[in-house]
Amino acid sequence: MARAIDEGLLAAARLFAGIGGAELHRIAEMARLVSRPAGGEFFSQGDPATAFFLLVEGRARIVQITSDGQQVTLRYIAPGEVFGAVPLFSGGPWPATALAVVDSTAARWSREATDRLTAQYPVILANALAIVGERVREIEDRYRELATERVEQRVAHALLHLANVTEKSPAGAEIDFPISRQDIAELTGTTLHTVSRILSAWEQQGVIESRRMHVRILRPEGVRAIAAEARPEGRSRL
Amino acid sequence: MARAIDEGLLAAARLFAGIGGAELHRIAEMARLVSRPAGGEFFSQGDPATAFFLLVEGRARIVQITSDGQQVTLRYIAPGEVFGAVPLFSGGPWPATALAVVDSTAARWSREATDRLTAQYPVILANALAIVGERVREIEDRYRELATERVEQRVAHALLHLANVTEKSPAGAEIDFPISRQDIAELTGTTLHTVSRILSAWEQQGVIESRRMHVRILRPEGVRAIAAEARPEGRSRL
DNA sequence: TCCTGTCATTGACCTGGAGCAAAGACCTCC
DNA sequence: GGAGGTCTTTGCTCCAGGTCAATGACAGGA
Repeated sequence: MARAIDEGLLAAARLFAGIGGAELHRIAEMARLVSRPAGGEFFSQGDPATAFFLLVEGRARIVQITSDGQQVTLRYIAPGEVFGAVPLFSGGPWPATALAVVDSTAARWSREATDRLTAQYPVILANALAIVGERVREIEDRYRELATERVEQRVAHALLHLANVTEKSPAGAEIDFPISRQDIAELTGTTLHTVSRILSAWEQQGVIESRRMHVRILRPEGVRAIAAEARPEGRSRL
Repeated sequence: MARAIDEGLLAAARLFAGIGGAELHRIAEMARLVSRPAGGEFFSQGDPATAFFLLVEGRARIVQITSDGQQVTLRYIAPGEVFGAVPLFSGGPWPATALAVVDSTAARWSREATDRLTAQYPVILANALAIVGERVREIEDRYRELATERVEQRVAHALLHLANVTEKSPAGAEIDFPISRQDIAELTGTTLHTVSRILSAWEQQGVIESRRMHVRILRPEGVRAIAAEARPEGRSRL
């Protein structure tokens, strides 16, 4: 709590793009650092939205819980990313819960601080709009995936995304935080059993390697091929 | 094209909330009216994003087309709603296609006009942020539905939404634009066959009434009950 | 070292809904 | 009023993946 916020992180954050060092210092002073142990909550679905957060260290996941107790993971948050900001701008309570995946620390700006922030630095509004717009696009893509692709492809996409595999990642990459089969299932809209079967098969083929709570991609192009696989036949273009 | 834009519509639009009559007039002058016949496109997935739109009259739907030709409907647009704005703020080409469902007219602000608009009336940025935030919430809800609910419940939700049925709608309501089984299927992530079967069953039960390209909800509480139905058994809260 | 709780694997079974096919209903335009 | 196009319905089949059940593998604490 007493520690200072790393202003380098703020400088790199997209939300504060275009803001200089001196101002960043004042912005940092308006925030409060909050830490949560693995499994702890930064905020909880249904509670009134009183602040927004920027993850400083660790990893968080945003989860919706349905009325019958199923969990759906909307996104994972890496350091430097903003979360919990939407209801501050569009009103309403928090539509989801933010869970610390590992011991994590976030900077927290209260609603009042946010109001001052956007009044003093209007560029933040524009940056926020770009970020939220980007999020619309991501979730729309996930939606399309869920509507049109099979589980295996969705899991492949999720792994590539979580392991930060890009076009030019030559060698493999490991997901750098602990993740269970159940977690992957909640992220891809399936069950841990199906995830387990899929990962076992891939491990047989040698495209991934996995142990308890860990997944490593050995052959990214193999996983990418699975992600791109078309559905068998038929389905004639209309 | 030569017609003037209805400033009453702009005044009611959420995007221009907080802007007075005189300014609205100038804003209206910066737009151009574009009309499309039923089935026509306002913009097309993959094209560079050069403007944003506000639907003046008619109805539009935003559709993504997958590489293998399947269509996924992201949302329907009613008069007064903004569409196509996201890529103007976060960059990139249009991620989807906007189709006129019936003969429709929209006001179109070019990218340059948009820049002037947000510079002169910063409140538009804040309004846009609220709108886009709202959209994040909506699509996240749809995502959760798709991940956790059965087809029947998703169709029920979709009909209630399309027919504008709210808590206090006593009598039935009709979807006030033509919509096929295929359209409903693309909106709910299923096939026209399944939609047809479901609607037939509901018609038997007397909760809806339907003809070619039309659906009317007779007993909203009946449809709402279906939408809320829990999955049979098991699924013990973990 | 054992004990307990969490996570993972795998087999067997079942089902919601997709895929396929064919026929019917409606609409519009000659 | 017939012909052709677009929607819709409905029966049948099949399978991806959910559900159920049981066992196994680790990890951390006492």
